[in-house]
Amino acid sequence: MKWDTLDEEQCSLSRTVAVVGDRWTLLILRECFLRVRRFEGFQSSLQITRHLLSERLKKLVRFGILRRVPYSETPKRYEYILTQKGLDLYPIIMAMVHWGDTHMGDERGRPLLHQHKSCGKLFDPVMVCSECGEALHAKQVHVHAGPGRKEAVA
Amino acid sequence: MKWDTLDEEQCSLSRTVAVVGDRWTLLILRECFLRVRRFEGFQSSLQITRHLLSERLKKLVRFGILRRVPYSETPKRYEYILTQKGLDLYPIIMAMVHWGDTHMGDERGRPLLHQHKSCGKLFDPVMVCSECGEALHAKQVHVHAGPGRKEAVA
DNA sequence: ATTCTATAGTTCTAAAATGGAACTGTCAAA
DNA sequence: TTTGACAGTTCCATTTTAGAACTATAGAAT
Repeated sequence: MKWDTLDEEQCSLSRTVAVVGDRWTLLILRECFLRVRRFEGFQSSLQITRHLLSERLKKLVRFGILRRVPYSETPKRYEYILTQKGLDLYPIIMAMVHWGDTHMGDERGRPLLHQHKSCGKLFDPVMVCSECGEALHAKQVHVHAGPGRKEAVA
Repeated sequence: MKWDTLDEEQCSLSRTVAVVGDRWTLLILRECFLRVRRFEGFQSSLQITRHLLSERLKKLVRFGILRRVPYSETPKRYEYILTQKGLDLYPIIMAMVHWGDTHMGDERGRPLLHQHKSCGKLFDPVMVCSECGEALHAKQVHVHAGPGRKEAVA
């Protein structure tokens, strides 16, 4: 597999995996959603090597997930802010958190609770069908080839 | 970071990342949801090296995502079937597919279309609040420490 | 009886990615 | 003038991955 062209494959999952399909990137995004924005912030909370952090941040900027915004002129300092494209990754992160809560929990209970500002309640994220609103399950879904492809590959 | 103990961290995202946070594992899971079950099936559709495929399948079995089920006695042959724990990864995969459709598409349109058997329509997956049913957005969510942790870490 | 094919791996070596630690450069504050 | 915060870069050892060949079992073909 040539990972450098994975984002051009005829498969939306591959294209997403090309961007966020590694451990550090997912953990960095977690920090972004927890409002971490600066190099030192990521580095100290993740214990990632500075070299890799630098690389991953560049990649996320390159793909338009983060914007590198100056917050000080002298010395030049930047912070990394989620773009809309980055904010749209939220369902992926939440789906992963929820799966972890459900299947990888320990006796102490879940590490974090999520409260929905709109309704005020603690909630779990649920994936539903955009058309009928019912909760989605793998076995209830048929896959068809779309215009961007001939055979089915998810 | 010691990746071998990532699944014991006080963070549900880390625990999930420990299991599915690499490229090959995500692509293997895509194939599982497309009904691929056998070693040769994965190998030929993914072009993954046999060595890595073998390792990843073992890991998925170890974590209870796949079950190794014999389908022939002589010679001994096995296939890999998603467990319920594995089927529950569907929202993660669908969230990634949908993000790819939205943000990484090209002019030809999306590679695959999904039809919901219950309502019969082509749909997109939407993540909603379990309590009020409203679509979730990162900025509408407050994070609190839960029983399994002292500080917030997603 | 011997070769061919299918399936499900394992083994080997070279190349690439990662970890860990130290180093660079700019500026502010003590 | 020295120290510390910040945002990186450089270097080398270790780990992971890619690519290809090899092993093993058994049924089917010659």
